[in-house]
Amino acid sequence: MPASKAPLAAPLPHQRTRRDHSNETAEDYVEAIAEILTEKKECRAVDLAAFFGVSHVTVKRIVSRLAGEGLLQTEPYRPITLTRQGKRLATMSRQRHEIVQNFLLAIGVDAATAALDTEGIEHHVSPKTLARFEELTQSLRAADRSR
Amino acid sequence: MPASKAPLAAPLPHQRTRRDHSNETAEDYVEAIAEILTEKKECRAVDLAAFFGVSHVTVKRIVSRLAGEGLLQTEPYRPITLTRQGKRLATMSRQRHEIVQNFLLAIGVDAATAALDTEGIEHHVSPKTLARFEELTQSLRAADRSR
DNA sequence: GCAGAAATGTAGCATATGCTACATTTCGTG
DNA sequence: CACGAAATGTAGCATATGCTACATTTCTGC
Repeated sequence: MPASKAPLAAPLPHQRTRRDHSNETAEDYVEAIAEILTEKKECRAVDLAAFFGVSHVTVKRIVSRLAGEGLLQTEPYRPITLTRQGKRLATMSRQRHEIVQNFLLAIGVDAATAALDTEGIEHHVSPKTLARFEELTQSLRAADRSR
Repeated sequence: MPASKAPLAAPLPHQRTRRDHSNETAEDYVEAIAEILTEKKECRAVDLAAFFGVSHVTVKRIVSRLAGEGLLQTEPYRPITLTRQGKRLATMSRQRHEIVQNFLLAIGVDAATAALDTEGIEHHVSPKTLARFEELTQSLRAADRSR
């Protein structure tokens, strides 16, 4: 493999992008579970299936995997709970989600589009970029107030 | 299934996010092929393998799929060319890529981070949001010039 | 023109995510 | 409490993406 032949461009970035995909699901799931738990006091596989629009079988398999990764806990025919680690990830994911969404709103994207785009974007925004988003959100709000 | 029970939130957005994943690969590939063709006059599977950091087997399978979708053409042991449709998609992808990247640069993200984040973000930015990115990029550049 | 290198192709395996169909368990209600 | 509905579990299949190992074809340089 041309590892010495100057691969033209970006060989590593894409690798990161691909690798991230596995984490996206984890973040989506713990975030969804946390959200459901704020309104229902119990999170069942059905809830997640409805939330994501997939079958309960798909949810079951992913939940099993995430349980193995220490993010959540389940027992047969029992509801799903987040571990300490899962809660931490959920909180971070939610915060990042909100920062991105508020930023899109601040730059004038309509609410529906902002919500939709945030779903896709949030997992790919690095801490550095996220920091810029926050700063710019503040600036734009300030400018808006003094207008 | 709580289809009548107010599914809490976002059941459809996530579906869209998942569905998009298949298109991402297509966009990444035609964009990469177009870029390679600007510098080498011929795009081989090896080039793509090096570009994405995957094996030539993975490239081969994806290229076959995209050929079946009418985005590109290949014959056994021959280089890869884009169809008219593939070129169109490549151009659109590149434009979107540049808009996103220039926007991140305009808001003060460093070049390396901007390049990396753009890879992940570009496929999830809707036309509406993209339009805002462009506008804001112009505004920020103007503000920068008059500073 | 021919031998070795480079590029492609093929076989077979793995993981992640999606599904339907059917089995089992739990829950709710009469 | 028992029976049906709801929820969960299991089996088996599909697609997309990743790999290694090995076969085949093309290209290159002598």
